[in-house]
Amino acid sequence: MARRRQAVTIKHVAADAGVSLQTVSRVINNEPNVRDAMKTRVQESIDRLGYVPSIAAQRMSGSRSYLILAINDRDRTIADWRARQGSDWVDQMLLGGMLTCAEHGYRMMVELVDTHSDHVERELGAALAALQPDGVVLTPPHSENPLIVDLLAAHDIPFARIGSIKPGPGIAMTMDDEGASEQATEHLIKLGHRTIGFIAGPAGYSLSGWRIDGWKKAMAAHGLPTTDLCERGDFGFQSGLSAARKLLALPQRPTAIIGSSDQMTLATLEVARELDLSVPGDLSLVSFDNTPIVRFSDPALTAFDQPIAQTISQAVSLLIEARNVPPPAAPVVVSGTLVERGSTARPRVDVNA
Amino acid sequence: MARRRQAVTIKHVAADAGVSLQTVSRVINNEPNVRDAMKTRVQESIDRLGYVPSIAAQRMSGSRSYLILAINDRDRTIADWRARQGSDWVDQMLLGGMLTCAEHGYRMMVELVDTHSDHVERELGAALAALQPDGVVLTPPHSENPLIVDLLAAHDIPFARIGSIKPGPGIAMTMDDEGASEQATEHLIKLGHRTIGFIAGPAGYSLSGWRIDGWKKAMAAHGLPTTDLCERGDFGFQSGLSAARKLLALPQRPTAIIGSSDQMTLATLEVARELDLSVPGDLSLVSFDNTPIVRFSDPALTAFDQPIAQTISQAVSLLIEARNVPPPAAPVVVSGTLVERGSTARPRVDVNA
DNA sequence: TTGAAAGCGCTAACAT
DNA sequence: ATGTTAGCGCTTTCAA
Repeated sequence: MARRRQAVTIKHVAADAGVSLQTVSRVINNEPNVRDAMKTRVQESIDRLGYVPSIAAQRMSGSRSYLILAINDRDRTIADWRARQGSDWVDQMLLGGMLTCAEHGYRMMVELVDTHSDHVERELGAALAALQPDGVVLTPPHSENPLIVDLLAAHDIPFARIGSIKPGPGIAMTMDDEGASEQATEHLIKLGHRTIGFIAGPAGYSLSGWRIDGWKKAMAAHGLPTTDLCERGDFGFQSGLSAARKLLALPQRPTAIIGSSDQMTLATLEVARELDLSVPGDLSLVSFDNTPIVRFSDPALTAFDQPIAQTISQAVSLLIEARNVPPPAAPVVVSGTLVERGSTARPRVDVNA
Repeated sequence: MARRRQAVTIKHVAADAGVSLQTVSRVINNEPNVRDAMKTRVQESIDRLGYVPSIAAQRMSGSRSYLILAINDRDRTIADWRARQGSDWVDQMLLGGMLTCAEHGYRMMVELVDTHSDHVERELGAALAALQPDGVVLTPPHSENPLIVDLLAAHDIPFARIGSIKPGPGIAMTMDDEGASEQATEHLIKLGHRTIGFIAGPAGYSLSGWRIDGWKKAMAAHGLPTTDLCERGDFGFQSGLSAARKLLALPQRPTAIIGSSDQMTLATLEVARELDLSVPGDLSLVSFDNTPIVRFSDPALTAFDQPIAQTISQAVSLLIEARNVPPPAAPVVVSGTLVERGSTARPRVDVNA
């Protein structure tokens, strides 16, 4: 294949407009010290010739790469993709990120990195060296991986930590998991539930703990007990099954359960069916994530929507602006909303009365 | 922010190994004319220093960008993302593509392009100039857009046309829509259905026609009529609703309907419910796409799975290999499979007996 | 089989 | 406000 060169370069534009390369460069980058008349003339040449700067060349000359890297956990991402069970995290992340990138003339690229590997640094370091992104978006569980965070900080690359509120380098961002969980719990309490079980996510994710906190907080505020009412899962269906079985076998059976993922909550629905419990008659269910599938279960699940796209979009904006504006020091909170559907109702009988 | 330079460059490696830049370059690119001993020595330096070539620099010097661009229709992609109705096309495309890219040291980037715009060429041209990808994957409806195809051909960039079998530049690829549709129809005929309705996709997609062809072919092979049994939709739920209503209002009511998308088939299920028709008792349903949501309807839908990930993966491989091997001239066919679920059964009563 | 020189398209730093 | 010069890190000539 023929060596592919740029069709129209900055040189052509400079020649066409009768100015120096530098002036064209200044116009492209919207830099000061160019008279309006000049600017207009150059811009006309650019438009006429259909000139678009080569990103490779821009990066080469020590400038920007116009690239934001979104880093996901390899195993989890591939597993979710293979399972094809409706997780739309990647979709939400990509679209939310790329559209905002596009608004600023940037692009987003998704990269998979293995958290559990001992050569994370090599893997990530290679991506950084090869791509030289202008910013990186870290998603859980990478967001709190010290190897990754430190590497990014050492390279002086702006980055956002989604699902982390720890102080430290990078922009901490959360979807207000504690508040969300609290709100979900309050919703159930208002309906009259008093024994509310909780299926938490794995310990490797900070947000698992925050959600537990929110639930406990709401329960405590109403003087309700939480002992024995919390089980751990790994976000997957199977783990939801066993967690739900334990909770529903409790002497004081919960009249409502909050699941920390759609898969686990769907599993709980399944267990309820096994036990001949009607939902929401005997058992109310609130889910987390609000992936598309929860609208198709019977009943459809009330779920707390995770504003993934908005969060990534916001992260991208902050990262790009980081060139000029210092990024926020305090954690950035992007809140979701509770979407009420058929799986929640007043408890049929107040078992705890 | 400080000007960010490459930490370890080819120069460092050359110095460390005591050879010229060129020799290092040859090792990196696995080129001939390097003695094994030399190769080993250089490789050791590379490993020791943790050297990774800068893609920007590689591209600059007229070599590869190690980038494959996957181009989607902007409106449709954004609409699907917003609707959040379970379409996992982007997910399947991205993962299938990026993993295969990674195997070859390439990356995949998703780009949205507006088909209906009159400045497609400008839009795509800009992306090509800025990114200089080594290959492009075109998805429907772009795959047969002459403006796009010609532009790519003119730029001499290898590209694949997913969902196109037209001769012409680029690698034509299909998921065997005609065969799939035929197989779905055969499945219903074998169950005993004789009046089988079909909800087609929009005319802008070639595959809409191929699926109609497959259905007609199978029907004809068994001497069954197709007149009035085909309605058009636009792949969306609403269009499925009206198409289904028309089909189910026919004097000779179909005992089975094939929908060209999950949304349209789900809509048909909804209409069946309105009309008090039991599925699959009174009406069997076969869908196309097999997105995650079809497993959660009641009953779960029998669906023809679209091997999107495999197809994109294959496209990427062919594109990357195109540097050395001439790409296939004939259309590349990647076949999917029919996934049987609860929405298909023998017709309860043979209405047409 | 190896190396030296030139240049890709752009921007930073320094003139003017 | 504009132009000139010197690279960025790599590959492509071309030479030895």
